Amino acid sequence: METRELRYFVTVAEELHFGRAAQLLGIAQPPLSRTIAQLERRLGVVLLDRTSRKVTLTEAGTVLLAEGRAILGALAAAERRTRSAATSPPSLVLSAKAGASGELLAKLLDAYAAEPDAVPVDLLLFESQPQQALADGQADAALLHQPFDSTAGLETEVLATEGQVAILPAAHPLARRSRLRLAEVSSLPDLPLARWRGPGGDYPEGPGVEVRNQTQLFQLIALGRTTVVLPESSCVNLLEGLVAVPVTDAPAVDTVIAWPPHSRSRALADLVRVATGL
Amino acid sequence: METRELRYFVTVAEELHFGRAAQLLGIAQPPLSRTIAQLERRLGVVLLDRTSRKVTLTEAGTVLLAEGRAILGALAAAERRTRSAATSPPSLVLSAKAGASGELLAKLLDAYAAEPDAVPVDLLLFESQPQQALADGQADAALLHQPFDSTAGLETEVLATEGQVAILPAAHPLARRSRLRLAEVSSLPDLPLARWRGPGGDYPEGPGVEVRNQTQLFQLIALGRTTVVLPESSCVNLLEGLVAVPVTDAPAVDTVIAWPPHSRSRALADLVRVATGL
DNA sequence: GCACGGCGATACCCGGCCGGTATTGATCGG
DNA sequence: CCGATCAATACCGGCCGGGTATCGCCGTGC
Repeated sequence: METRELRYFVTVAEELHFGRAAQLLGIAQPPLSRTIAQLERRLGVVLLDRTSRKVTLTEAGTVLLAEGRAILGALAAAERRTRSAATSPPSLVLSAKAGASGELLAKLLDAYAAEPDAVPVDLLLFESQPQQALADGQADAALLHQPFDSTAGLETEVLATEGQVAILPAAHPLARRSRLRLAEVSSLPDLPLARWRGPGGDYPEGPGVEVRNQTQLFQLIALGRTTVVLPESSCVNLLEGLVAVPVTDAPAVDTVIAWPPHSRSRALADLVRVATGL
Repeated sequence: METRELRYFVTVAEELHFGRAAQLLGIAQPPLSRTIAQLERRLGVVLLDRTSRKVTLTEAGTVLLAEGRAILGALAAAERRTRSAATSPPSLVLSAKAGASGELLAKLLDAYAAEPDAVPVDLLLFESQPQQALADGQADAALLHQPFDSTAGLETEVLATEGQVAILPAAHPLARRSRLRLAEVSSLPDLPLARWRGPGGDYPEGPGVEVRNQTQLFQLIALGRTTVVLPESSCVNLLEGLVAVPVTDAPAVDTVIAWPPHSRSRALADLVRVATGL
């Protein structure tokens, strides 16, 4: 299976439309049709059911789409890592969520910088999905929060475990409680839980406002429009008018350091060692 | 980066010899040289230092070799999984080490077979490295032993934890002890620890006999030629003349069920759920 | 020290595949 | 029943991947 074939197939499978896919790929439609047909012939498998009006994925096509996306990501990552291994003096890129794990991150960077063979560490802060930067080779390591972030295909070490708290407007009746249960916060008709953007950039269905970042979120909570359940450490500096109440039965959140397998540079190994020793 | 280029590069990087690599690839040497040169030009990176007498990997080449191996494995796995998704009725292939986790395996298979939507489960038993079968798509899940087997790039759930025991000939002085420390068994001049075959099919350096499988190993121990430290469950039916003594400070061994990321079939999810519930 | 041999690079040619344009054929909507 | 839409087919041209022949470099052995 050639990369070109895979790239073509993934594009068609995502668009479910040969014409648009060809346009995205910058080629004409006939060679695209032909390449997909050739791929199917070589695999001995039908990947797409096409009528002249609609294209749908077969079972096998669904499998290849998922695998193919991962492989294309891995290819991009391999190129990037190869290039950076050749050109720059060694350095590390650490990916994390903006606003999360602040203190841990600071301690980690300080402790690592004190290492004898420390290399410069660049930070890459995302609103969400910091593990994407690992998959496509932009970053060498990431701080993730289990079970929120997917660690599929990564090696991980747990750095810290913490409980979760509900963030409520100070005026809300529940804000005076010393602890809450998940069922109590998740079913407030006046304060529906906020909805975060999912992996595809879309929001899950349901009530509650759509939220993009923490600043926006806290403001909306202060305005009494929503509420949220977060790891304790995410709210060290709480806005006035907001209250954090522990949610006793919310799942514990593990902060983990994650890195791609097969990636075993000296610098990364040092960083992981320092992190686990914190 | 095309798969052809990657396949060529990985072969050259493993052989460190253009002529042999070309022969392995079934092409002539000049097109191979040209393709590698073209890959280097496109990446803007020197991958191999070559004199007319010796070929060596650069730093960047080492990175690309590791990444490339993984990607080629993923490609093979994707093909295999795509094909099997199309042809056969759904079934699961479970990979494990022959002779290990016997009881757990039996319980798992029984419990899964009792599931309402259970599909047939095929077993793939290896002497070692059962996770290889996951990497190249031969298996859907594997039973692994941490920290012995590499779970890099896999999703895992811990199923059981157990201590380790030393297997000694009954006649040996240490065999009468009720427990041992790692240092005591690892430095016996008369009974050096056996050496297992490593990932590349080669043996680590050192004294001690080279061992390929458990039958052979137990026989050699009975003959007083070697000894070994193993998880408790690996020796339920011990040969006469052999004694198992707990090694108190040996690291605990986790039996985990592992599966490739992105692989989320209903059947696999059921199997994992059943396994963790055992 | 020189000749030989091994090995990667270069030069050059050929055929197949990749991509383009033009057209067909099938299907759904009005 | 007609037209619009969209994938498949037909056919052509240029590039690229593979082959053979040869060169140039370097280490080895007489």
